[in-house]
Amino acid sequence: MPSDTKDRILDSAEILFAQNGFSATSLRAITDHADVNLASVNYHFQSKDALVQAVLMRRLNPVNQRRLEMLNAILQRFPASPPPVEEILEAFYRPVVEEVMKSQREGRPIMPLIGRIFIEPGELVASQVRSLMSQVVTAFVDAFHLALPQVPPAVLFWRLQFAVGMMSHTFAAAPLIEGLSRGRIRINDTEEVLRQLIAFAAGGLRGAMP
Amino acid sequence: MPSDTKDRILDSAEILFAQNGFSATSLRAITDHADVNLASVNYHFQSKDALVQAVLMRRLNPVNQRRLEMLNAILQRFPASPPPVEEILEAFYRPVVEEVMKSQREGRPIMPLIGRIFIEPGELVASQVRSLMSQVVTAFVDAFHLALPQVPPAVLFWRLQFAVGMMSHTFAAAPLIEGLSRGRIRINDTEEVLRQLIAFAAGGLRGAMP
DNA sequence: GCATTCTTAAAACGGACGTTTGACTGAATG
DNA sequence: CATTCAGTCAAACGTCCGTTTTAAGAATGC
Repeated sequence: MPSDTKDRILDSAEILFAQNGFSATSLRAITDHADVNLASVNYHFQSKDALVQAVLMRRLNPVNQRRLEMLNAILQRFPASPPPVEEILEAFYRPVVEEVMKSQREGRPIMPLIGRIFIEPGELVASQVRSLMSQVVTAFVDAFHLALPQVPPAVLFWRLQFAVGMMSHTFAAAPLIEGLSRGRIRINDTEEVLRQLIAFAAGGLRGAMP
Repeated sequence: MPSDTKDRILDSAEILFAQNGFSATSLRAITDHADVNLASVNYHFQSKDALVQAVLMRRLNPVNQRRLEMLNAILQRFPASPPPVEEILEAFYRPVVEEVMKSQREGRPIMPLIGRIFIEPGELVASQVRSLMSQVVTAFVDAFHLALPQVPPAVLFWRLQFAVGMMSHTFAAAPLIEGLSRGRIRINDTEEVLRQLIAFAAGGLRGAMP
């Protein structure tokens, strides 16, 4: 447990945002959970909105950086031939899944938070996510174009969004999905989740053109 | 003659819930938009939570009924041979996409609402969705098992959830997606959306076993 | 026509919200 | 030693929240 007030606020805010959403989580609930004074939120961050942005940035920036690193490593290994679709998908999925599962194990269940960021209403979160994701989207659409040159870029863009939605929904609705499955599946094994995601998305990306 | 106050509340609540989410939408915003008295919400419905449930039920019940009708029609046309995956997927997707696009055309943009219901935090919405979806999930997993007998039921369940997430995310993050695509795709054509969804999901369902 | 039920209206309830204030701390600076 | 200054704290600010109350109107049954 960190002793710095700013980090304690970020940690508690992350947990409570994941559990209850952004607008349903009050600053008082956060400061109670973090055991800090209420006014320290507006001292270290300027407002609740800025706190939301800080929570998102702290998680998304390292993940997206890792995604681009893995993607570049793949592209360098295939300088002249189409890179395998499955490897590109792993570069896209693994950094997120590992980050989520790691937090889960550490008692910080941020799974629904990661699942919800694309869907959160309000222009504040949307513009934040847009600026954080545009580089990643461009890089992966380009990579899929190398892997599947016969698929038009517009269709590849559709399919990348579907690949995002698969993961987003799996994390955000994890308790609901596990309940509906009546014990058939569990969403807590990094490699199993990655296998299922990659197998489905690879099939979808290669699917017959509509 | 039943009063139209109740329906006006439902219509306005639906629009504002879709725009701003459930907890960020106040009853005063709803009654102002509907041009009715504030107290009429607690008169016709008992609470805000009950209003949320009523809004969800009014939309989801007809859609899920239509899904099961279309699925049964397909299964009756293939009594002895595996039904085509694409037709099952159309039975799953078309009722939702048509409902959403129809509302969109009528000036009632409920797209983000439909996309967000699986992801909304809080046990109230979750239990509501669970009871509304369990019959549909069971019926479609069974149908996919007929269409793809070589795929284990647990994997089919994973893949049905991925199919849900694709659509969910497409609707909930539609403005974000259209922005990130920089004009490459638009999410307003029923048949185009259905083609893209079905093509990707069919490829994914048929994908190599992980 | 009167009585009863259903529906709307304005106003207020207590509480929770995000934010601001002003006093106070304790270590660092010169 | 006096001063500064980032940080913490309790308290209060005005606003908005979901809900309730009280009363007046509209509809319905006899």
